[in-house]
Amino acid sequence: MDDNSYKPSDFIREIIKEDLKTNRYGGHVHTRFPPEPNGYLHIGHAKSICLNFGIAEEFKGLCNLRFDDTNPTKEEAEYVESIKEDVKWLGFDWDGREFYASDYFEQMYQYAIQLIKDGKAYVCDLSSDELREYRGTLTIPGKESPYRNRSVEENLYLFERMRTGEFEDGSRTLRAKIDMSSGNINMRDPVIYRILDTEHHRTGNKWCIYPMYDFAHCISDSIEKITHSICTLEFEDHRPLYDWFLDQLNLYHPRQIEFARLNISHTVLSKRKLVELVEKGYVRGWDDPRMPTIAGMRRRGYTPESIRNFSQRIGVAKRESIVDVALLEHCLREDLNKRAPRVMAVLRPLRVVIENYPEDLVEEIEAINNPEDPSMGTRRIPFSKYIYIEKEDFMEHPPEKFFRLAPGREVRLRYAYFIKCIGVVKDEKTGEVLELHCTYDPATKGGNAPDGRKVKATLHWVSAPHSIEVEVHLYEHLFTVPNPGDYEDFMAYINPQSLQVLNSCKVEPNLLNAKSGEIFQFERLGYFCVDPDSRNGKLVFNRTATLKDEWTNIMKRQKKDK
RNA sequence: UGGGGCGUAGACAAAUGGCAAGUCAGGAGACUUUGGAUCUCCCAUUUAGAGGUUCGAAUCCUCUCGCCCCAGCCA
Repeated sequence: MDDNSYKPSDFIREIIKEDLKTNRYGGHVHTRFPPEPNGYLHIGHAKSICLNFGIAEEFKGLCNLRFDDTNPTKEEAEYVESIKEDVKWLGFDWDGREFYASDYFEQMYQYAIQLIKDGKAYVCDLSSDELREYRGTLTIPGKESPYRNRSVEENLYLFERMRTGEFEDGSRTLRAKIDMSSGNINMRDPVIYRILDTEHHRTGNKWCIYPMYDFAHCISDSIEKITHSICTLEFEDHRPLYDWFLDQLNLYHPRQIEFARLNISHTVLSKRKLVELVEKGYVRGWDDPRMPTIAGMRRRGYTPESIRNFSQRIGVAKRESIVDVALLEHCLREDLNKRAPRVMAVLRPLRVVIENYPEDLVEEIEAINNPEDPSMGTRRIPFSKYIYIEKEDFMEHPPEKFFRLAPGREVRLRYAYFIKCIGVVKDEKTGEVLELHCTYDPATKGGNAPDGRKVKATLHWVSAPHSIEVEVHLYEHLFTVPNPGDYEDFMAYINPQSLQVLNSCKVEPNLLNAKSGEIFQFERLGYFCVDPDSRNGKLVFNRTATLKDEWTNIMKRQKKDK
């Protein structure tokens, strides 16, 4: 799928290879991606998706998409659709194996009855507060429920009545009878069914009791004949329970393997924090291009390939870590560099009059669409006496190492001519540079001087009368600190500059019919994609990523030295 | 302080008793009609620490230290 030769190797793949060698699962590999449909997918989920689907592909196995929909108070059908869209967009295909934990509710109910019959589960009348008290603490063992030793008959009768809706929400639970003194709190007679008289997005009002995760997940895996059930580290403590249910029920037994979830610098990935960003209006929604959600990244201009490549390069391990967002951006640039057509755009226009260029002449200049890929061809760009260049490409008093335009200095206009600055028009009061006067050398057409003289800089430009005015959204990291998740008041570290809207940017006329989602490289500036909010007559571009830029590094260093 | 995990460079991450990979970031240079891309070089005498076993230890043993997770009728 990805055309790089990097072969992932990690402890999970090692385990699978070993299981294949020992024929533990009959030579099959079958994974699953099990999202709860209660929110939008983010880059952390992408890691899991790439892991599960990727492993299935590599080992010629299968990966199911299974919605873990056991809590109707939190889940909605809307999320199911967005999750499917995101997984598909990332380039993975569950090939019709779209399952739901709720598909197995009846079967789970029967397994619960079996547990009761075997004396391994009981109906408990403790309230949630009492349950908490009886559970004990990290250092103090729990106490056994007074209902723990009800007869099988009574348990069966009561559980039946829980199902038929005779009891109030929360008034009773079905609990596994394990060990109240276990050091692992999950084993202290965990709840396996709770009463929740709530409509479910798929089963409607058929049920008023719903299984808990620990019970539902292992059984779902077992029913689907999953071989390797890959989940995140916080479920490590649950593995003994996972194993216990399947052992007691004597069911086909997949192997649960835990890995460290993804963290990325300068952003947050926890559901709670992401919700807060949206609800408090710090971003414009779940698909705001600053969000680390799949939808946000898609709108920002990320490609599925770049995300998949990133997932591969960060590896899989049990050590908790924060991946530098620069690695993600690197993967993005690497992909976009190969595929994005180049185009010229000026974000902060500075008008330039070319004094010795004929007033009415318009030349069509040929430009290469992508130097990385000659098959993408060339295009023509109009050139005239009046052009715009980038404000920051001119300095009246240039510091050392600033190679661009300055009074008396000659530079190249990309694909066009050498120009020399001969005059600066400034606002008398503010001193702001309003306009530049230059001359051009007709002999340098195309960008080379026949006499062999060199210039130190090449500037991008657009012809003023032919340019299109567009809006551009510049994005920076959402947070100013690398690890906002470490702070309870993480909102205090939001980057006030994370969005900057520029309204009078000028782009070359070839962009007139650019379509939503199309990605371009604005030469020397970065990658930009057309936002879906673009309207006729007003294109909106999102800056997907900046280009790496030696000059900004130089400035940063100088700042630091001071 | 009960239970479960994890400590390799600024950030990821390999190495499975035999010369501490690779990537990102950073630095130096070459090249360049994008200060982009590309190319070259540099960036861990040492694997949280201390002991021990061994011809040989990131890897095995012992102890110590640090970090993360668990007390939802959430997943």
